[in-house]
Amino acid sequence: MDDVSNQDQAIELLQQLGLKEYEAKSFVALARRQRGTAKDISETSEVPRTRVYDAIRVLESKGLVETQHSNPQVFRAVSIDEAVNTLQSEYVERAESLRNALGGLEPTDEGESTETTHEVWSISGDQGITSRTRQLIEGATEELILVIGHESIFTEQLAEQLRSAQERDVNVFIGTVDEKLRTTIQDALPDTEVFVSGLDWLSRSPLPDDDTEISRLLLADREAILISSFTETRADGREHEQGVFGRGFDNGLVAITRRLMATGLLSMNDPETEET
Amino acid sequence: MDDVSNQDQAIELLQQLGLKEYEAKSFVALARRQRGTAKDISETSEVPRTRVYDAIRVLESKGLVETQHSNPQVFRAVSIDEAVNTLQSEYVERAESLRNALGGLEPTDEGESTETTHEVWSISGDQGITSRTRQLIEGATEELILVIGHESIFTEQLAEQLRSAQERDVNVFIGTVDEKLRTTIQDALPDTEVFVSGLDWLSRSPLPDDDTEISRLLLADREAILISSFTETRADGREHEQGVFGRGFDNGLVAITRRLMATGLLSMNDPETEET
DNA sequence: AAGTATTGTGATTAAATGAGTGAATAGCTG
DNA sequence: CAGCTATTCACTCATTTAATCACAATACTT
Repeated sequence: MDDVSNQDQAIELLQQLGLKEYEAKSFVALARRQRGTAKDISETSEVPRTRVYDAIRVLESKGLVETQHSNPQVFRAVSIDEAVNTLQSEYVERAESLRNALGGLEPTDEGESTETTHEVWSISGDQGITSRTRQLIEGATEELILVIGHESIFTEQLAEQLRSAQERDVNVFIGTVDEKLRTTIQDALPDTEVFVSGLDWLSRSPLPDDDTEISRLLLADREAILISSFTETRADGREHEQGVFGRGFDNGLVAITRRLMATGLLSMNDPETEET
Repeated sequence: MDDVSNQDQAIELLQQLGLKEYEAKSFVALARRQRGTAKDISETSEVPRTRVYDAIRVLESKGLVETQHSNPQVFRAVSIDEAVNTLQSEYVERAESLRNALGGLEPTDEGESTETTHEVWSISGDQGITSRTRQLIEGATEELILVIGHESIFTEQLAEQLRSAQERDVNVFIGTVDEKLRTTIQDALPDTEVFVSGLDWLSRSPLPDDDTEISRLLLADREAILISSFTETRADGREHEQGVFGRGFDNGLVAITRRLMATGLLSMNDPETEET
């Protein structure tokens, strides 16, 4: 974790938090040298000197920088904690206002009614998928079957949710792709049945050019499922999690998954039937 | 609080939270009708139909919307709480990363040393000023004299900070511009001496074209001060709080303020000397 | 005191991003 | 297959942001 990458990361994060490039660079430059003139900042930040003044003014109005009106002017960054708290509370406040504004919206009466079965929704992004997973776990009343295809999926939060489901008398079964992961999870959830899924194609795709990796597979009360996978195929190289989510006992996708899951469970209890 | 304004506000807030205009409008449209096609969204949101798809894709990747890949596609917004939490946690996470990145910066060794007295810093914006006020109050060991020029300044948080200072045996004096405000504050802080400042020019400027209003005036341990004011003069009409902050017993600004404050206090205890 | 370097402000240009529009493609319905 | 709708893609226009320049104001040097 060298300093250069830290600096660049800080600049990037500041921009994501709403600052412009010059503002972010100026702030980082100032943050690491306590105080400085426009010239100083310009030199350590690559920001044109003549633009430092604008940037600082914005930073000042956001409460991140203080100015000494001498000649030359001297600028100073507030402490890191203060800066982060300021930025953070700004967003938390906005989020709170948003909650109110959205809550106060009167719904349009149109388009409410559609049959609630046979639906398949696609979601993407780790956030949304994790959130939907939680919802399904919390909503389950009888049974949860969860297959975890990658260790990164199994977080402490997830374990917590599963424990809480068990306390509501939901039967929880957890499948994994290999023995190593199985042990890890069994340790975290001693009261749960954790098995290595008999479904070989889960871990290694039978297709040649398939760099998709199953990341989770959840069946809740045998009537709602969620399947998600990682794909490498992205322009920027980063992995992206995509998923589908289906509900309804007679939903085709749910039905198929139910079968597959049952097979995976069976094969574990009764190896002879593996090729069913 | 009618619906239209709520909707506009929600759109604006979503944009401030990083969404583009189309994304914000599409989301709000979806949020109020539970589910809908691109056409539906376009109609209730003023977003060109052909661009709804882009917007939704972004929303989906942020975990705010789910897609049903039928024809036509049907989109659905996640619950309001879920959406807000998702957005909020996104920013909280970023802020946390920022804290690490900034904390890991190695300081440049230049420009550290300057004399620590005689300094006057200017700050602007409610946030920064409130934050600096808090710092001064928390750092005081002996005495705090605070004059409050506008009721909006006196928040529960501020009262809390003052109470906590008193528990550390700091002498707290609070001045106000009129009797009404005095009563309010006295009620909130029964153990504090709250007086109406004898300084007339605080409440109404002796100058003609002066629409500046003193908002707070703080003297901490007689060696650090903070003065802030509201100015109406802004292009967009909104009020803006500006302030100065000085430290050092021999700092000229601090010295003058110390005198003024003492006068204000004196005149209260001893009305005869009011015109000193 | 005059000349030179430095500092701050404003105007101007160039590049990037986002909003808005229409054409082309794909898919469905009868 | 014809005619419709839904979807994607590419392009223009407007706005925003980055970058450069010219100049006025201020300090510093000799």
